[in-house]
Order: sequence, then C-alpha cells, then structure tokens
Amino acid sequence: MYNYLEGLNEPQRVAVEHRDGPIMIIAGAGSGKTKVLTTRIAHLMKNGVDAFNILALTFTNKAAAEMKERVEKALGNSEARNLYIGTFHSIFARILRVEAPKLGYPSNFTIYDTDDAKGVIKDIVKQMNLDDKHYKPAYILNRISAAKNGLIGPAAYRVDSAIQMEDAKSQRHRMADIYDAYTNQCFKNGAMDFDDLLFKMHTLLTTFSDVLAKYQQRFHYVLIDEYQDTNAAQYSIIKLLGAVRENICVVGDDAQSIYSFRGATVQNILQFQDDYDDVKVVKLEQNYRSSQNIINVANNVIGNNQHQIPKELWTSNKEGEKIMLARTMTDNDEGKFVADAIKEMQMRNHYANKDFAILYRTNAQSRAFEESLRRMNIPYKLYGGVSFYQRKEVKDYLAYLRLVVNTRDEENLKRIINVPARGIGNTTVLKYISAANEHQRTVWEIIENGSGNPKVDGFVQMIKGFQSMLESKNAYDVAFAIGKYSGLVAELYNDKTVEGLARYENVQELLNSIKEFTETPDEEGEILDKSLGSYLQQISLQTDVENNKGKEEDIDVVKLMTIHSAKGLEFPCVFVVGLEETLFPSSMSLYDRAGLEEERRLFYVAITRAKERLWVTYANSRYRFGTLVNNDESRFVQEIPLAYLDRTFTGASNRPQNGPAKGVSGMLNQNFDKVPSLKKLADKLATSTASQKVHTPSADFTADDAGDMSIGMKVEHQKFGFGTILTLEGGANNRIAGIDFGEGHGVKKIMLNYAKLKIVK
DNA sequence: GAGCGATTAATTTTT
DNA sequence: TTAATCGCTC
Repeated sequence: MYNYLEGLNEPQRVAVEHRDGPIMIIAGAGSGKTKVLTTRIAHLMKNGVDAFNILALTFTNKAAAEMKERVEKALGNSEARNLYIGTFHSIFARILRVEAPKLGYPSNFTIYDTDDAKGVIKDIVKQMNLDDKHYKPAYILNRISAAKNGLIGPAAYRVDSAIQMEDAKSQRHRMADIYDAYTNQCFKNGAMDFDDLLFKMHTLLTTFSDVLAKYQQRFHYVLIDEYQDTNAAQYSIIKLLGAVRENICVVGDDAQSIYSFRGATVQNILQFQDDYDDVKVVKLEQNYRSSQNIINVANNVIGNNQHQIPKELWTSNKEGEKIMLARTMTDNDEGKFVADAIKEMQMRNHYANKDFAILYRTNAQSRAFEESLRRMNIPYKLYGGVSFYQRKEVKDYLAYLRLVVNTRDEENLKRIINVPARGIGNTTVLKYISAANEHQRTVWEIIENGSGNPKVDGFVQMIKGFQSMLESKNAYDVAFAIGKYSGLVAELYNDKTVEGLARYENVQELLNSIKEFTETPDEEGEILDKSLGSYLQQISLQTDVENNKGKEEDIDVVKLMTIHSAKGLEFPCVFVVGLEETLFPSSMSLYDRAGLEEERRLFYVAITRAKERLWVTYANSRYRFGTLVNNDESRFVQEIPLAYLDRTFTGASNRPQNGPAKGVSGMLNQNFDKVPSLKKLADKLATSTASQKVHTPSADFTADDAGDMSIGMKVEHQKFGFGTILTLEGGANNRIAGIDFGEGHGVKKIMLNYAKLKIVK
C-alpha cells in the first residue's frame, strides 16, 4: 500500500480531509475529480467509517465501477466491496427491490426501458382512440418523464396550471389522462420505468418514515458525483437521506451541465450553499489533462456563457499543438478527412488507434466515419447506438425471462405469446385484454386457469413449467430451458440466412452473459442471489453489454461516440465533428439562451476531452433525409480565438476530388467514391433472400472486372452461388446482367457496377 | 393469420 | 437514406 494522500494538490487535499458536514467540490474538467472522490472515500474508511455506511451515487455504471476499483486500490484491501457505490438508478432499484411490496409492487418488478414504456403508451393512445400522429409515444414519454423527474405525479399533473397551459397550447388535452392510464398500466404490470426508480424511491421515503429512518441510519456519508446533472427527484432524495447527519459531499462542474433534457437543473449545484449551513466549498481549477492551448480555447468558449460559477481553469502542462480546423464539402468528405488524419498521425507520431476519439452531436453522424475507417482498415468501436439488449431477438428472449419472473407484465406477455408463431393471433390476444380490463384482472389471471383455447392453454402450461424452476434453479438453467422448450432457440438455429446466423449468435451471447452472471461470485455483504429475477434486475440498468467486458482500455481501437457519452473520458487526440449551425448547436436549442448555453457547455465538454491534439471539423453540406442540405459554420467555431487555430490545415475540399493522390493518406483514399454503396447493396440482397440458403463463397473468391463479362458466361456470386449470365443490358456505366442461379434463387438482375462476381473458368 | 410490397415518417443528447 | 408501419393478398 502507498500513502494515498501523496500527490494531492492543496484544494484536493482539503476536499479529501474534510470530515463532517456538507461540502461542495467544484471540479473543473480534468482537475482530478474522481481521484478526490475515491481518495476521500478511502480516507473516511481509513479513519474508522465502515464501508457499509458510505453511499456514493454516480450517473453511469462505468463511473461507478471505476470508483470502486480505485478505492480498492487506494485501500489495498477488499473492504471497498461493501460500499454502496452505483448509479442512482441501480442503487434505488436495489433498495426498491426490498421495499417494493410496501408500494404494492412485487419485489420482482420489471424495469421498463424506453422502448417498453413507449409500447405501453402506444397501446393507451390507441385504446383512447387518439391520433398517434399527434400523440406521439416519444413525445408523451418525454412529457411524463419530465413530470416524474420534477416529482409531479398524475394527480398533481392534472392541476398544475403551467403544465395544463402547455398541453392546451399544443392541443394535447388528454395528456393528464394518458399519464394517469400509463401509471395505472405500469402498476398493473408490476413494472417501473427508469424514472419510476427515482420517483418511487422518493415516494417510499416520504410515505414511510420508518423506511426513511432506516436508510438515514445506514448511510452516514453520502457522496454525489456529477451533481450538476441531478434533477429535482434526485435532489430531493439526497436531501432526505442526508437530513440527519448532513454529511453530504457533492462534486460537480456547472460548466459541464449537459443533461437538462433529462430534467437536470444546474440550480441544484448553484444553490447548494443555500441548502445547508456552513457549506465547505472547494474549487479544483488546476487541469492535469490537457495542453495549454486546449485549456485556453476551452476557457474562451465557455466565457461566452452568462451564467456560471466563477472559476478559471489553468494548467502547467506544455503549450502543445494548435487546434486544427478543417472544412470539407460533404459529410462523407468529413469522414474521409478524419480517417486520413488518423492514418497520418499514426505514421508520423506513432499514435495507437486507441489514442483517437471521434465525438459528434448526434448518433446519426457516425455513419460517414464508420465507412471511411472501415475503408482504411482502421479498427474502431462505436459506443452507444442500438444496444445489444435492444435487438429484436434479444428482447424477445428477455421478454420470456421477464414474463416468467413477473406474469403480471402484460407487455412481455403480448410480445411473446406468439413467438415463435404458435397460431395465437392478435384478435385472440385482444379478446383476453378486454376481458382483463373488464374484470380488473391481469391478462395472465384471465388465461392461467384455462382459456378455452388449447393453443393458449399450452402456452400457459409452458410458462408455468418455467416458473416452477425459478426457486430451485439458477438464472442460466432457467433461461436455457426457456430457450429450448419455447422453440425460440430452435427457430433461430434453423434460420441459416446471414441475419439469422447473427441473431442466433446474439442469443448465444445473451446466454453466455447469463452464465457468466451465475458463475461470478457475489460480493461480500450481498445476498447470494443467482436467480433469474436478480439477473434481470441487473441488466435492465445496463445500457451496453460490452461495457462490462474486461478492460476496454486495452482494446486498440478508435472510439466513436456522442459528446454526451464522452463525458468523464479523455483521449490524446480528439476530433470534434459536425460543427455546423442547426447541427451543433442543434436546431432544437437555438430558440432560447438556456438551450444555446447548454450546447456551448457541450462543446466545452468535447474540447476538454482532448489531452494533446484537437481537431474541429465541419462540412458545407450533408445528407439529411436523403437530400443534401447546406449548413453554415457553427457559431462555436468563431469562438475559438485565431491565435490558437491552425486554419492552414486543409480538409478534403481543397484536394482535387479524383485527381492524383497527395501523400500517404491520399493513396489509401483512392477508390472511395465507388465503394460506399457496396455494403448497402449487399444488405439489400441479403434481405431479399432472407428465406433462402446462403452460399459460401469459394476460398479463392475474387471479384473479376465487369467489363470482361458476356452472355453465356458462368459466374460465382458471394451469396447466390453459381449461375449463368443470360442477358446484359444498360450502358457502359450501368450494366445490368440477368443471371440464372438455378433453383432456390432463380434469375436475378445484378448490377455489375456494384456486385462482386467471379468468372468461373 | 402470415407474408410481402408500398408508403411514410424521422434525427438531439440517455440512465 | 433508412426503419417502421400500413394494407393488401393468399
């Protein structure tokens, strides 16, 4: 063990050693915030505080995991296992799992993700005979979510004049009814959505004083990470939990508040000093991460915001490189430019792939970068986007698991009662739903003791069979049985198409993760619980399965992610892309100062991710809904002082489009314009042959030149196998061949420009 | 009740 | 451009 107090600067040390009473740590970007938090926890424990009495709340699983690990390291023993460190959602879910019966929920309540919640809303809107074009599920969910995060339940919603006015203005008079129905349906289903985990936690603490007392007793010290991102519900819960001892430590940076769309209010951090007497305030302003140039630019940019806690970030790091600004013609050029730059940096400065991150405003922007990186054979990883758990086949499987654990849940029942197809149609299901509504029962209660339909009865018996395993078998055994006897796995196994194979693999992956869960020893102090219910609860709060897998720092890949998900991370080289008006700042936030300032904070977060080199790029025009639109340079670009900018660094637009390649990157860049549609075409072909057998290409498969092909020739196609060219039509640039691939595929029209065909000699 | 082709709607950020 | 939904046919 080493002396953990060593290597702290003065304000850091003060923050660590402050013992009792409220403390607020204003931690600028890269100022060692996590270090302070973890050292503080270690310090408390070294000085007699039991790990069981410390609660630390974060926003992401990753942050929680990192904190736990670092405390452990600082302590040199495994006591850190007993800490309550986790996300707001996971810690509250854990508590609710114990206390839920008090609120009328089963302890095995289901946790709904956004898709599940939208599904429920959609049904409600339909049932109320409302127009779902006007009452869009996503909009409604946002509205309900905002209400819950503001601790406004359905009853309060109905009488809140500001809310009512807004709904009236947008012509959505039935919002309160929908909110009400949604709440009831979730309750009936024994399900909570993400926001409920906060809302119900609050309800629990305010309704049952004994429960409140219990947790106040348990948590002697409460620490909150990213306090600037807390919403009213979180704020209130923290206040309740810490009310007795007031040993509350909040860490945050108002300049990095970027989650107001999720109900976060910067006010929480701005007013912390008013909430408690004698608040100790510590400011961490020394940045250990970035070069001077980067820090200067960041300070300059954020200086354009009006409201902030006064502070100035500084660093003793070296001056570093200037910020490189590049403008390209299109979004695809932007992709090429970035891939080129990465390749060049690697050649010249020996950076590894993992030293680079590409940060964008919206997930939709990732496409161009993925394509160009793939073309250049630069390995990359996309963070965010469609998560593993949102894939259809995985969701179906999970729906089975969830239904078996909680049969109250109508959503999951509806989802899988006919998956795989067993002849139970929509009409049949609707019949049970209306019967359930009529008798104030759940659908399961209607059908569990005989439904009058042999197919449905068979289904019920099957689910009951699975249920009987819950007590005695672990999560994996139950899940395996479910996959086997429901026919789910068999159905996927028999689908030999490319997609079918991928789906089968995904399901195997899911089973692997369940197996891993059952085989990982529980942490000390926790109940040994390897049941299916325990597994489900754990994964419902995980956005990405890969996040838990091994040391991802070790994977040498370029990282692509939104700026939001990059918060808290750092990279030697960062590309902040898409700096265009209406994109960044987003058109959604251009109308008021608060929105614009949040976008600027987002830009600030992006800039401060960079340690050594920073690129800022944008495109004159980009595809949106399939049409090319022109955008102006973002106003944020102009907020970067010229003194720190290297504008001479030119992007793809200044290079001859198809002319002789310039330098290393140009050489690797040659065939860009032809290739991009290949994958799409392949995807299309794959879809159209979804039910047919897939051909395995010969080992020596190479695409031959289309110009050499003529009628009567035998060719091999990667998917359709061997065939004979029957017809040739179209001009030189658009030759289409009619090829007979024999039984199974028949005659296909193949565009020779795109398809890869090998001439069989 | 299932499968297919045609129409249309969508892009802000996420636990 | 793409994904999802709608509506038609078997």
